[in-house]
Amino acid sequence: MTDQITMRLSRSLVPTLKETPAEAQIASHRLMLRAGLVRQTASGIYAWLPAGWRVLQNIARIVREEQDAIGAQDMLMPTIQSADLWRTSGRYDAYGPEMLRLKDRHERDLLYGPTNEEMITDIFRQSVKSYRELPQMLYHIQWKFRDEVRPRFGVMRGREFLMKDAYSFDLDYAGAVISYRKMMLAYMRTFQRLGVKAIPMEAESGPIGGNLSHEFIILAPTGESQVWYDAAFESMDFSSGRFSHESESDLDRFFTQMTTPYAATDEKHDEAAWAKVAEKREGRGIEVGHIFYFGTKYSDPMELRIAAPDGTQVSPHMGSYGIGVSRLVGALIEAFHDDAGIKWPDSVAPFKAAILNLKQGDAACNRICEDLYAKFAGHALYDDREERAGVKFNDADLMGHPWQIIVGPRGAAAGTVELKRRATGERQELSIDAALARIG
RNA sequence: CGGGGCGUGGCGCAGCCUGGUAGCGCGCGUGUUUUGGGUACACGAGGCCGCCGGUUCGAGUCCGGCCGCCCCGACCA
Repeated sequence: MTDQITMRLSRSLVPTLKETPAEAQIASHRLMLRAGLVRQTASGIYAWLPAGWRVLQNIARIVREEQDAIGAQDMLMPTIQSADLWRTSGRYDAYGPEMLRLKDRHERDLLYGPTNEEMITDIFRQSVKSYRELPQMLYHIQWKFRDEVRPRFGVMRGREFLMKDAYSFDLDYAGAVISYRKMMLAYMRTFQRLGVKAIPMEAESGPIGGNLSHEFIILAPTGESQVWYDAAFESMDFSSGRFSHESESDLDRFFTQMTTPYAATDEKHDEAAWAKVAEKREGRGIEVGHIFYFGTKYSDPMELRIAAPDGTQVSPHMGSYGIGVSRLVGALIEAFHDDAGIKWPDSVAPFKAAILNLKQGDAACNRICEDLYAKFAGHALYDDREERAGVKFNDADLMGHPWQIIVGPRGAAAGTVELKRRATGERQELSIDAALARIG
């Protein structure tokens, strides 16, 4: 997404910190601050610096591609909404202090949207009139605001956050179930591409009932809640092709596979059912997504009516599907880090590789680094600072680039570089071409 | 929202109890040094001590109010 931009560290705003700012408690928050990804501008509100912004965009790109793949339509709704719209569903009064309420110069009530069900329902009803136009799924990736009483954990529980919200419209319950399953498939593919193990766990479905509400939990040792699950989840593969979102029987097979093995957070944990699980796994988890079917909760009161095949007017069955995009940045770091810093999965890393020039000014080192830098065309960060080798090693480990290409005078003379894989710590001495080939 | 705590150069902190010329480490600048895991030395720049008011000859320090931020809990994507 940011392919054209190249970066030389000496002239980049990537302010790494040797010491941890006092406010940061958990690992991801500390590391995001130390690696120069974000800066807090107010309680629970963050500015995304260049490297952090690249990560956020990488995650958003993958989310978007998988939403598109199941036929959801990308759009963008505003952050500021009118209170009147929310009065039509009754939620303006129901929502409570988490909703940030504003007034414009004419004293009209506005709000900074915490979610968009009312808005999408309103937009949809203005132009969709017939069952022939269903089903449809729409989504957007937008900043939202919830005035949390107590923001914490950095970006994982901020007040302003980037969220993917999708909404489905179907003629009836049976159709809504298909949309729901498609979305679950898209989610599993999304998390797989992000490099994490995510498990759908049944969640409170509210007054609607049924089993159509799932939370997606990423496994991370420092997660916020305790989770119990069947080891069967560990070997599942959702690469496209294994299940078609266009085949009802595939979706059925997929949904059964996802929801049959045991998986629960502490809220829904059932000791009796757990006792029957053959291969038990326990761990900590972070919720990064939530999908649910809510029927006609909005279409009814907001009078979204559609002509059914028999000519009657019916309220479409809806569902909504969220992924916490900015929260995922923190969650991924919780899942992938060590004492030295972040260990980005390849798919979301701000840069594929860092080029470490261990002897700035040395003719051979400079030449090799410049050459590599040009060849990466935007995918590598070149540490061209006048710093000691140790500083560069430490910062590279901190920032978590999947690969480090270490260029020092020793190897330069022989035409070799050292390639380090951040995730495993494995290093090897290679020719420049071999190193490039290895990184791909 | 209940409970606790903190605001002092960019970052981490001391100083406040017991008022008297604002300090330390890191970072930053210059020079020398070092040259494959945060090198060493020297010199230097940088602070309305969160804000407003009060007490006092004198306030970073004492008193009052306000603002901001963090932690535990309840709550939450």
